[in-house]
Amino acid sequence: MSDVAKLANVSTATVSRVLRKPETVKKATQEKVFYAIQQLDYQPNMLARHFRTNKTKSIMVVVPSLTNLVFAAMIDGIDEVATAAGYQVIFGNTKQNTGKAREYVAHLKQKQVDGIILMTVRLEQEAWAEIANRYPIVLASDALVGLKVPTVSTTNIEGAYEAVCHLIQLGHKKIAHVAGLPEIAVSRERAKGYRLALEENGITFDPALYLEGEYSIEVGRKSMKKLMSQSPKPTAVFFGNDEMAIGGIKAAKELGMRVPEDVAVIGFDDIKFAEVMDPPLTTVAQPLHEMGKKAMEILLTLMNGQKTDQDVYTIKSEFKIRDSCGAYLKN
Amino acid sequence: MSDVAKLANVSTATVSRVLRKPETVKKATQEKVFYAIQQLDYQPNMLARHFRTNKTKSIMVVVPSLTNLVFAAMIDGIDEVATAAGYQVIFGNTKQNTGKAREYVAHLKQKQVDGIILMTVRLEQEAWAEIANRYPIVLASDALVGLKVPTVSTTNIEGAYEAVCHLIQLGHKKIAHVAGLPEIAVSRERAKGYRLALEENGITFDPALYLEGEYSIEVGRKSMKKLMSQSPKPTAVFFGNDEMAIGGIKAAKELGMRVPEDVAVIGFDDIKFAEVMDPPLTTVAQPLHEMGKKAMEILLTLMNGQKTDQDVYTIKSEFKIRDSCGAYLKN
DNA sequence: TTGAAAGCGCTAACAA
DNA sequence: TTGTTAGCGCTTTCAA
Repeated sequence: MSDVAKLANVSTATVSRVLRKPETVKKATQEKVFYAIQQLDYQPNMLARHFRTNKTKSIMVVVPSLTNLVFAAMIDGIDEVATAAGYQVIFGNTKQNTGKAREYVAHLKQKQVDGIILMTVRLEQEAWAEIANRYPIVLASDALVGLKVPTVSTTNIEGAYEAVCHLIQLGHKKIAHVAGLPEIAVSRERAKGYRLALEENGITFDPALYLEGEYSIEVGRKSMKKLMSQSPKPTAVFFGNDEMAIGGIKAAKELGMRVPEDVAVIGFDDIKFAEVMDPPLTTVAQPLHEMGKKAMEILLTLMNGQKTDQDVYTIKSEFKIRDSCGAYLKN
Repeated sequence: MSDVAKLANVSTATVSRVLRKPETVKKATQEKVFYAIQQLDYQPNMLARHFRTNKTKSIMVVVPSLTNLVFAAMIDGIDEVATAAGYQVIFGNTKQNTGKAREYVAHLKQKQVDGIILMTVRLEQEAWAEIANRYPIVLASDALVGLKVPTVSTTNIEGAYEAVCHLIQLGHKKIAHVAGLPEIAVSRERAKGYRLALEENGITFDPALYLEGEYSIEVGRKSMKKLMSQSPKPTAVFFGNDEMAIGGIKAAKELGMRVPEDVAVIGFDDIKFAEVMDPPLTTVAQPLHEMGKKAMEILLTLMNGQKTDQDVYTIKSEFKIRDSCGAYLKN
């Protein structure tokens, strides 16, 4: 930088100004400086800038897994807004490890990132609330019920409710639900929507038709087999997410059952493979990209020192009827 | 830090030493310092450290898309090694935009990251080679043929060759290939393996059975429809990746064709949805996680100032025969 | 084994 | 509109 200043016959302060607040510098001086910058192929040392300004212009996204299309789609939305605002996105992969997430908060304290978007919470809710009080934090997807942490989520309860009501309208009485792990708020909400739908339609909840497990193809597969080995068997299964549902359909076929004729299936998420499944998967679509964008927008206002006007931002899910639920069979 | 020093009755230099090279400090002093750190809940300012040491302990991964399971799996491997070595992983999403990638190199020059792993190259090969000469860069997945840039890849040619030979052994003569975009080295290599297999088996290459397009479900779908609207139709299609193959199977079904009876299909990658497809997709499995790990390991040696002993590290692909190719029909 | 002190490259308050 | 100057928090050399 001092080389540039020397070559342009100005002070380093002026070079800095040209770079950061060009409007405060005379046009002619600007040109001299830019010329010198070009001549020397000068690259500002960002580390010095970050150190000096005590900001890094980067945020961290904490995810439980990278190979999950739901998080990937959300990160895509985050990245879009972050890039536009000049922020870098850094990864924090918890790999289902609760302690890891707290470790990442250290980055915040150590000034390595200006803010954090959490896509998973798990336990220790109060600790998070306290941290959110001191640093810019936004929750996406998962939620901290009742605590004042800005959160972006979709209509999990309503979405699940709508899906299960749809099955009931199609004549199903024995509807199973394979829920995600109860530590995850999203799992609890979808299960709540499921129970609500049963209740409002006068169907009593049957614990034998309610399973829990990790959101994965494998768990969906095993759950379907378990359900079908019982008696009475369900005639429809609402899975907590699409991966599970895809595993469930696979299992049904392995058992020689037809979907939706022998068992109707509905998922949640609408990942890109849902539509190309055979049968195409009926599912509750999460507006993942939008949710990611919104989360980043909120984080930006937070990092800007402003308060958010709400704590929970909910973006509507959309119920997508395809073939796996059997709606098109009846026609 | 000076607070810690004061409380522990030592100099800031000693505090720094305790943190960075504890073996150079007397045990008793160490304890005093640790006690003070704990008392004050001191968090070292990483920005200052980075500035001072001129290193950030972070690397950037440049990907063309986040919602692609292939890259996600590779990043997972990268992250594993990076985390173990104390490095952060930062994202660079090019979104198919060639210029974007070069922009990310500025981060390297500006000291924002210590190294870069590129998962996509596209054109301007010489420029990259030159940059790789000055900074730690590793290519993963894609390749710069003939240039001295450390690269991790899989056996694309051999894998494709094996897949197509398999189809030939099953009796197919009219085998189509839907290749990825030719700008991508991986696409060219797989296409090369395809042509090699035809050639060695005395089948003349038919341009009508060779299509190109983006690696996506939609392109796979359209390509299959295009191929089936021609005459003569292929009896087997080797797709450049799994997403395309999944789209292709979908299209075949939409056309009322059976897979593999009416048309055999093979993909490339072995993403997690390949196995649960109906029929399960025969594919060439890329050791993505391993490739990611290897790429990061190489980058670590590069950032360590050492030279690499080879330029290209190839990790073997594995041909996975499932149902979509029809091998199990013949039995 | 420890302390004193310089300085990394930049920004911003203040002065001119 | 521009220059002077102090200093961000840390590491590291040199001296004790």
